[in-house]
Amino acid sequence: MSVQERKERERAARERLILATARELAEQQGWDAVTTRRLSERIEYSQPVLYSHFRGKREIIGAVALEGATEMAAALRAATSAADGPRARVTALARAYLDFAARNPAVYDAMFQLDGGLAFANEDTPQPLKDGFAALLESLGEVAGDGVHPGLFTEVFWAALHGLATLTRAGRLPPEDTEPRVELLVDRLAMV
Amino acid sequence: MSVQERKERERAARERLILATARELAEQQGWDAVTTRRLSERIEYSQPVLYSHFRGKREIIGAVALEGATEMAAALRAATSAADGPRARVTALARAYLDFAARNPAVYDAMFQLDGGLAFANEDTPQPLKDGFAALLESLGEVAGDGVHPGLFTEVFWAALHGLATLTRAGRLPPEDTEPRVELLVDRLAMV
DNA sequence: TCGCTTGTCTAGCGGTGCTAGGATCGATTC
DNA sequence: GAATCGATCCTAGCACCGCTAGACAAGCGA
Repeated sequence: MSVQERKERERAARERLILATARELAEQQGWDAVTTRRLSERIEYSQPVLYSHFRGKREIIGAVALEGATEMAAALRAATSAADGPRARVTALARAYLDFAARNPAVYDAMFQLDGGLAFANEDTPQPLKDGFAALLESLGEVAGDGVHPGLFTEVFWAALHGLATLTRAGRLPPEDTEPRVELLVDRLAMV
Repeated sequence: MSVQERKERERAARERLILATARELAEQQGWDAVTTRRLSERIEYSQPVLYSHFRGKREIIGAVALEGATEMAAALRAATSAADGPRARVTALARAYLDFAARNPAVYDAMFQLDGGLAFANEDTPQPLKDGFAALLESLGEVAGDGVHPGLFTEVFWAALHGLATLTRAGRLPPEDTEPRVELLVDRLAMV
């Protein structure tokens, strides 16, 4: 069975190569530049090879989104675990969230702006996405306030962060005032 | 000069036809379905005619976005003017904003999700967009709270609304709980 | 070594945004 | 009223897109 195992290893390696290349190209030139032709050229295989790994471009975006969700959840947990007290955790969480979105715009797009064919907010939602929301919930649930459902509070806080992230990146909000916006948001929303 | 005037009238009418058709098609089947071929077929002119009115598809999207901004500003002002007191105005504003986004998803996309080639947050920003932000500022400035810059507060509140609108529409948030989310948002952010 | 499966590539389909260049229509002038 | 000439519009085509059928070659097991 060694031959088959080797082939599977090679195949898995190539799949990682495809995703890493797609992600790199998207971060460099935007997702519009990630065409199947350019992508296949960069990985030094022909176009049909892509379709032996993914159903199509949408599924490639979705795979990058899942990668990103895992990384983001880790980044959020790392940020909150280094902070003392509920309030500080929420501030750290907000900063880490916006920081991730700013540093990985293409990945953030894959997760929340583009259609990666992923299910959301239901039982078919892939684990990395659920886990990302869970990472938010862990810190935000602490400061929801009396009588406020933690899930609902997390949704609202998350929506605010998402709005700040996307509007800033799209040039709708000047990027300089990000920090005071975060402070205002935490100040008002978090019941210390 | 009557001939020239008639031609200009006809030209303006055709431009309105292009925009109305693009908008209708986008609302019915999404912006992906708005191709220059389909659009030209629906207006019963050939493709190049589109390019005698607009530089390209991007500029058509931008024109629809400006139309939408004007309408949205009017809708927001209508909603707030019918409410009594700062707090009620903000609630009405938030509901009207989310309602507009839900009822005109394609127009909302043109304004905030797609690239319509429009300038934002600087001196080149078209008047309708500035006015839309002004409509938000009028009601939100009242409840920013002491020592908080009204513009900054408006940005944060707007970002939260934008996040709720986009995440809901993309299926990231279940649509049922929109109303409690609005109440929570206004409760926490507005300093009565 | 042979046959066969598995994997990869070439070539091409129908679609996209956009444009060059020719045809036609109609207003202006004689 | 006819001829001219410029504005206006369309046909045809470019390069590119996502995706796939079918030919071909490489490497496996017998």
